[in-house]
Amino acid sequence: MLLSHAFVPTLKETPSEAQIASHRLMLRAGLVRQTSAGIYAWLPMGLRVLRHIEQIVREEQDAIGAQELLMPTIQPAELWRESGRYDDYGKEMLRITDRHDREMLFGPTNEEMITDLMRQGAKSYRDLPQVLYHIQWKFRDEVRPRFGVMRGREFLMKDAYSFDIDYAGAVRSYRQMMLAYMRTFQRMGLKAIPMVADTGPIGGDLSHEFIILAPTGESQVYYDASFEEIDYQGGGCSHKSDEDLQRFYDLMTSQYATTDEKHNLINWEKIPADRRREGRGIEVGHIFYFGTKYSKAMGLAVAGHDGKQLIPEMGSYGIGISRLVGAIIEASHDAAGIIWPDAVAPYKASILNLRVGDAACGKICDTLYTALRGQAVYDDRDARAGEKFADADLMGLPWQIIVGPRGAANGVVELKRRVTGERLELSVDAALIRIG
RNA sequence: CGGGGCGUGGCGCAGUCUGGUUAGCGCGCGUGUUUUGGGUACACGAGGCCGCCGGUUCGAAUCCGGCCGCCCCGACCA
Repeated sequence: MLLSHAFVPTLKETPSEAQIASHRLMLRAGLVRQTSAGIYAWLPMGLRVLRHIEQIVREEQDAIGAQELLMPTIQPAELWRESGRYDDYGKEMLRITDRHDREMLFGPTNEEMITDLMRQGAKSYRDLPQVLYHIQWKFRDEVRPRFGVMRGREFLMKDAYSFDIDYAGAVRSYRQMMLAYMRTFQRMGLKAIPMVADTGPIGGDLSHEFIILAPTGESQVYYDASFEEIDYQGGGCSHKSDEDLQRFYDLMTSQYATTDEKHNLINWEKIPADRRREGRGIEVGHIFYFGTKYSKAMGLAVAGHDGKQLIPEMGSYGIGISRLVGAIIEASHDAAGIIWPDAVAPYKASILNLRVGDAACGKICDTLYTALRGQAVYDDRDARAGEKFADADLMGLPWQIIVGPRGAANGVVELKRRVTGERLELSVDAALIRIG
């Protein structure tokens, strides 16, 4: 992307409405613009991040055999009347009337709709288990939207739904999903901790929140540092093996991890002091098992082995995709700007031409830009070096390739790693290899 | 939904209490010169229905009434 032609409206000053770091930086780096309270337009740079996060989530969902579909944003009120939630949901639900006076709503979640689809399609135990997910915009008319994209009214969410013929199957689906979540967050460069969540009226222990750590998080959390050392991607952690799943689940649930409401000093102090971690956390995902709540209410039943009808056991599993963009920035920024983890960065590198018009600089930049094929932002603007440095740090791409007249004459560029600030003088080829 | 605050060029603000030439400042933007490795300097310039509607007044950004929008704290949530 040529910065001279790109719509990346960076701001030197912070709009007054933005209070927290991620919100300020998203506005300043030209990622989003607010259009109403809690509703944002995603500008080109921000959209790329959103897409990258979405893609990692998609790949990890697919990897455990979940199937993607896409349900509409607008839903008929009748479905929600069937589950009883039309009246229960309250003012958070955005209700809409169409021209025929039909009652509609902008979906805050999709349990009813997916249950409806499943009852149309699944007739026998042979049709189960099924895990379906979609990545779709949701709307919850929060009383008080805040923190930019982290607490918006309109938000992009991955929500998955599992259907199993019995409790054991539901538990298996639940654990597979938990594994997928840990892999997902790890791939994004995040430290995510699963914590037992309140299950509400359903009870049981099958509900976990996934919290990532950031200084400005909404709640205080405590956990055992050993969470940070686990590799979820490797072998011995297959979602297909019940033994692996059991071992994984035991590992997740045996270590201390809790929010301050459930913090227990006695158990906390059993952990060796050097492994105690505490900090602020942001919830980025939530999974829970809810049994037959919707299947029963909405008449989803399939024929069992014995020919009798059985009511499938369900679970649902959310990841706040748009929230993650803000959450990642909360967890990864400094005074100068965003520090994107490689996996979700909008581009790999910024190429800074410090002397536009200089033949040697131009030639090297062109070479770099071509070699990086769509993975770089080329700052070819006719602007001062200082402005380019400031914007590059603000945008936070993992690498900066600084091309100035001094080095260019000798075929040398400077490679800066955003996260460490470390700089190296290298040949063009060596820099490209380094970036990978 | 309770409490508080704010709406003035793209962004940040002053001016409002105490009504009165042409509504100001910094940044950004445009042109020129200058500078050339961390937002350079100078000059010139463009850009405003002072959130909206109504009222008071000879006269309203400023006073009064209503409405709308946005932010912050709390209760609530992916």
